[in-house]
Amino acid sequence: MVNEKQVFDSVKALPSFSEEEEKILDFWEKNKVFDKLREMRKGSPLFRWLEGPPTANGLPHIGHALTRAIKDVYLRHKSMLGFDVVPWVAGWDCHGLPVELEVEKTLGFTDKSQIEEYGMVKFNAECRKSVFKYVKEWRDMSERIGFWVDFENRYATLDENYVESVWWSLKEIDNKGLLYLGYKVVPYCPRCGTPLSSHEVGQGMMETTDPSVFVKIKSLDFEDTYYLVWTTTPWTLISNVCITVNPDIDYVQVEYNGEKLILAEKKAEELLDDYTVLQKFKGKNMEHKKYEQLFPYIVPEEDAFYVTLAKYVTTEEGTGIVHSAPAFGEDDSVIGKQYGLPVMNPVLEDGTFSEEITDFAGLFVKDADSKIMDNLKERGLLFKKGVYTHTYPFCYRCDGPLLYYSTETWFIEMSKMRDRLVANNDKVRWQPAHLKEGRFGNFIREVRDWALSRNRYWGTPLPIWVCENDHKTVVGSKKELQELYGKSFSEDFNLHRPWVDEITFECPECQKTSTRVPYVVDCWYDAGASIFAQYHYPFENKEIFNEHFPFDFITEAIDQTRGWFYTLLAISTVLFDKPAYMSCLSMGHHLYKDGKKMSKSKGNVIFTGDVMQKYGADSVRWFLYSYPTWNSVKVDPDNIYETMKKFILTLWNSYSFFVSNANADNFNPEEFDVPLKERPDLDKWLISEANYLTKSVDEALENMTIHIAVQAFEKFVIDKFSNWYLRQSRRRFWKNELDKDKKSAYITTYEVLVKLSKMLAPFIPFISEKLHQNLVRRLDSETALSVHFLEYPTFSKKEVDADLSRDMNKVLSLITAGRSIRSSANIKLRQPLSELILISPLGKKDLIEKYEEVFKEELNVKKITLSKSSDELVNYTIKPNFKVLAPKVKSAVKGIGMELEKLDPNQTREYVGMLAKGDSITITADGTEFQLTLEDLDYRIDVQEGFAGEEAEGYLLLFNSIITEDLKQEGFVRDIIRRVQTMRKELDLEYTQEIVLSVNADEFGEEALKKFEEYIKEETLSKDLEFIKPKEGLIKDWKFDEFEVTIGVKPL
RNA sequence: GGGGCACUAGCUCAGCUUGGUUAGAGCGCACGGCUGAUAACCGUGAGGUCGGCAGUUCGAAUCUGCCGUGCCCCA
Repeated sequence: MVNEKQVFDSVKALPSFSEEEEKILDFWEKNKVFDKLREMRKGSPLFRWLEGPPTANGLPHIGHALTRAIKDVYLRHKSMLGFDVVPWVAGWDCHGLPVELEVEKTLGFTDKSQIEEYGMVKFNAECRKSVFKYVKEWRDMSERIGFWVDFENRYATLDENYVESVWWSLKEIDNKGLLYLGYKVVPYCPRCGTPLSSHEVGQGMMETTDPSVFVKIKSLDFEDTYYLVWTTTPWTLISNVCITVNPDIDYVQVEYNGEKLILAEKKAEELLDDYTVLQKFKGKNMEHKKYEQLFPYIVPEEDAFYVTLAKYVTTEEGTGIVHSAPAFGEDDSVIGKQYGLPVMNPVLEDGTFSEEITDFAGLFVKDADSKIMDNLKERGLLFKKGVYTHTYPFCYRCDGPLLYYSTETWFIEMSKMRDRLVANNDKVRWQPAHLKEGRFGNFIREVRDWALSRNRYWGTPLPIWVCENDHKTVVGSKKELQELYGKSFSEDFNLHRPWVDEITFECPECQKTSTRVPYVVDCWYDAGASIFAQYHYPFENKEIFNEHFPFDFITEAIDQTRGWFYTLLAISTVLFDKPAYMSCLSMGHHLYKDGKKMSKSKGNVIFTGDVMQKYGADSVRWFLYSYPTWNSVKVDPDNIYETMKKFILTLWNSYSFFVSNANADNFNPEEFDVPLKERPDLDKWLISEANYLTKSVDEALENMTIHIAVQAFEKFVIDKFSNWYLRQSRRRFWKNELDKDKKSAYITTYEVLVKLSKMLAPFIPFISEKLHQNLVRRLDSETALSVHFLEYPTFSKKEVDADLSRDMNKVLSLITAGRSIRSSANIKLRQPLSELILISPLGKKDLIEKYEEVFKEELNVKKITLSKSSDELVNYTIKPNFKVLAPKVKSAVKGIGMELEKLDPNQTREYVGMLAKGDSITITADGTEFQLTLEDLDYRIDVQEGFAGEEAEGYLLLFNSIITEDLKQEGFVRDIIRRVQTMRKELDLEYTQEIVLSVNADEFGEEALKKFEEYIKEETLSKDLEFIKPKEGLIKDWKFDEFEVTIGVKPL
C-alpha cells in the first residue's frame, strides 16, 4: 500500500522476496525497461558479448541458472558503466542427436530405421516441436532469475538464415582447400547398421571376455626372425597393414626354444623363460623394417607391411609391438594417415567378411576369431593363446558387441591450422588462467581434423553434392542451390532434410548427376558458427558483424572447453584468422549435496524454480556468486536459505530500519544534508569504507572473480554498515532533538543505501530496484525510471580517509578484545565497571581520546586510561619481524630470534622502551652484531599472571574489576530494565506505548531502583514506577545473580 | 592409457599468483551476553598432522617432484 503522507513507502520487516520480485518483473515489463535501457546506450562504446546457445533439451536445473546469473551480472555491470552491450540476444542450439533421441523415445522407436519408416518430414517436425517446448522452459527460468537478454530477436540454429550462413562458411572452408572426405573409426553396431555417438556408447559398457592372442609375424630383414605381436581382436589381423613400436623403448632379438623373436626387452623378461639375447636396440631403429603379410587376401597397391613408430605403444600389456589395422582402430588410423598406409576393410555393413576373404567369407567377424586362430596355428604362427577380460562397448539397443569401424566422414583439416589456433588463443584472457595453457592449450596444440559429418536426420544438412565421378560441389547459399537446380523449389521447401536430399543437379565439371551426401553437420559446428550465422552474415548485416566481431566476452561451463570454446576459436581462426572472443570465463559444474552429479533419474536435482520460489531469485543469485565461478560446488538448498538470512535479510533489515525511522522524522535529503566535512567521524568512516568498496568491486569484476566482489560486499554490508555503523548510530536516530548529528546519521545512511542500490544492481537486480524506487524515485519522479539506467559508482579519492579507516579498525579490534576479557572473567557486559586501562609503549593518545565515548559505551566502563607502560603488570616478548629482517640478515635471523628469546624480562622491558623512542638495539648472534630498529622486530605484550587482560593492536587491555556498591546497584538496574524490555516484547507493545511498572525487590534492590528511577522510566517508557507486589498486567518472577524480583508491566 | 582440476575445522568454502613462524569465514555444536532491526544480533570456546611422502629454503597450506583419493575431458 502506498501511503502518500509518508516520506517512504513502509517496508515490511519480513517480505516475501519471491512476491516482491514478481512485482518488479511486472514493472520492468510494463515499462519496457530493458528496451529503454538498450535505446539509451545506443551510440556508446560497445561491449560485445556472445550468448552460448543452450541445447534446448531437458529442464534447467540450478547449474543452468548459474550460466544465466553469471552472464547477467557482467552485462548489467558493463551497461551501467555506460557500454552499449551488443548484440545482447539469446540463442538456442536446436539440432543434434540428443534432440533426436528424445523424440525417438517419445515415439517409442527402438531402431534408427524406424525414423525413415515414420517419415523424415514428420520426424523432423517432432524434433522442432520438442526444441521449442524446452526453449520455453529455459526462457521462463531465465526471465525469472532476472537475466536480461533479448528473447525476441534471438538466434536459433535451425533458422533458414542461420543454416544458410553455415553453408556459406563451409564453402569458404572448401575454397581454402580444408574440406576433405576421409575415414574415421567410429563405434558401429553391425546389427543396427549405424555408428553410435560416444554418448550412446557410454550407455553400454560391459565386462566381457575376448581371446588374447600372441602371433608371430615373419621379418624380411632379420634372418629367420619373427616379430611377436599381441591382439584381442584376431579378426582385425586380416586388415593388418603395419606393426607399431615405441621409438624410445628398448627391444631385443632373442633366441627362445630354437626360434628367433623380437619384442620389448621388458616383456621378454615377463613372457619368456630361458632365452638368449642376441641383440638389443631402440624401437626407432626398426622403423620401415619389412615383414611378410599375414593374410594376403587383399594385396594393396601402396607400400605396406613394415614397422611404424608411435609413442602411444606401451609395455603394459602385450609385447611392446602392436598390430595396426587403420580400418579398425583410432590410433591405427592416425598412424596409417601419417605413413600413407592403405585402409583395408573387407568387412561388410552387416559385420561379415566379404567375398575376397575366401576362407572366412560370410562369417560374422567375432565368430571368425577361432577359425583365424586355427589357421594361424596350422601355419605355425600362433605363439600363444588365452583369454582376456576387459570392459567393452555393446549396443545399448540390441546388446550386440560394437565394432570399431572406419566409416566415410567429411573432415575440416584443422591439423593444418594448429599454429594459427595457438597464436589466436594467445590473445585470449582466460579465467581460470590454467585453461589457456592447460586443458584448452594442450588440446589445440594437438588438434586433430574435425570430423564434420553425422549420419543423422535432424541437423544442418551438409551442403556437399557429389556426382558419380566423385566431383564434389559445395553449395554456399540458397540462391546458388536454386541456380544449380534450375527449377523452383517446392512451396514448403526448407533447408533441412529431406527437402535438400531431393535436389539434384548436373555436375558443373562432368555434367553427370550430383546428389547430396546423406549427412548432417556436427551440431557443435552450428554453435560455433553463431559468431556470424546469427547475423545471417554475409548475406545481411555485414557492417554490424564487422563491428561486433571479435567478441569481448563469453562465459560458459567447463564442458565447453572442447565444445563451444573450441568450435568458436576453430571457426573464427579458419574463416577470419582471429580469436572469436577476447576474454573467456569458465564455470564449474554443480553437484548435489551428496557430491554426485545431479540427474533426474537419481532424483537429486535442485530445480531453480523451486528455490527461487522459496528464497527469491536475488538469494539464489547471491549464493551462486559467492564462490569462485569455476569451482565445482556441492549445492545444498539449506545453503541458499543461509545466504538469504545472512546477506539479503541483513541488507533488507538495514533498509527497513532506515525507512521506519525516516518516516517518523519526516526525512528529506535536501533538508537533512550535512556537508561531509561537518559530519562525525563515524559517518566519514562509513562513507570512506563505501568508497573503498567500489574499488574492490571494480577490480574483482575486471579480473572475472565475482566471489571476491561478494566478499567485499558482505564485509561492508554485514560487518561495517549493519553491525557497526547502524548499531553505533541507533541512539542518534532516536533522540528527540533534530540536530546536526541526527541529520548527519540520516543523510549518511541514506547515501550509503542509495549507493548500495546502484552497486548491487548487477548482482541482485530486484532488491536494488526496490530500493531505488522507494528511496529515490518516490521523492523525485523526474529521476531515472530504473536503477539499471544509472551510472555505476566509481572510486572517488576525495571521499576516502585512510587514517580514519585504519583507526576505526583498531577501535573495532580493541573492543572485541575488551569483550573477550569480560567474557572470560565472567563479568557480564551489563555490569558497569569503573575503569579500563590501556597499556602501550607506542599507544596513540588521540585515538583513545577520540573514541573514548565509544569505548565507554561498548565496554560499559566509566573511565578510560592510557598508560605508556606498567612494569608491575606486563611482560614483553620481542620477536624478529621475519618478512623485514630475514631478507637483510639471511640465515642469521634464526640466531637473532634465539637471542631475543633468551632475554630476561627487565632487559626486554628496557629494549622495548628504547625501540619505542626510536632507538635501535644491538643483538649479537652467530658472532656478529646486529643493529635492530622497531621495524625489524615485533613485540607482544603479555599480562603477568593473576590479572585479567588481553593484548590487541599493540595495546594491553586491563579492567579494574572491583565492583563497588554503586556499580552493583547500576548493574542491578540494568538487569531490571532488560527484563522489562523482554516483557514489553512479550506483550507485543508498540515502542511508543507507555506503561506502569511495578517491582517488588529486596532492600538493596529497592534502594537501587529509587536511585535510578528517572533513568528506568525513560528507558522503559514508564509513566509510573511502583515498589509494590504487582497485581495487574503481565507479572513475572525473575531470578538472576543472587536476586529474586517480581516485575509487573501494565500498558496504559 | 593421456590431459586437466580439486583435496584446508563436523559441513560449505576462502587463503596459494607474490613463502614469513598464532591458517581464516559462514553454518553447526557448547557456554555466556544483548535486545525500541528480531526467520535476528554480539562474544567466548571446542574442533585443523592444510590428502600422504620427499625436496628447495633460515622459514612451506603456499614453490618442486612422487604417490593416493575424487571429479571433468579425451582415448
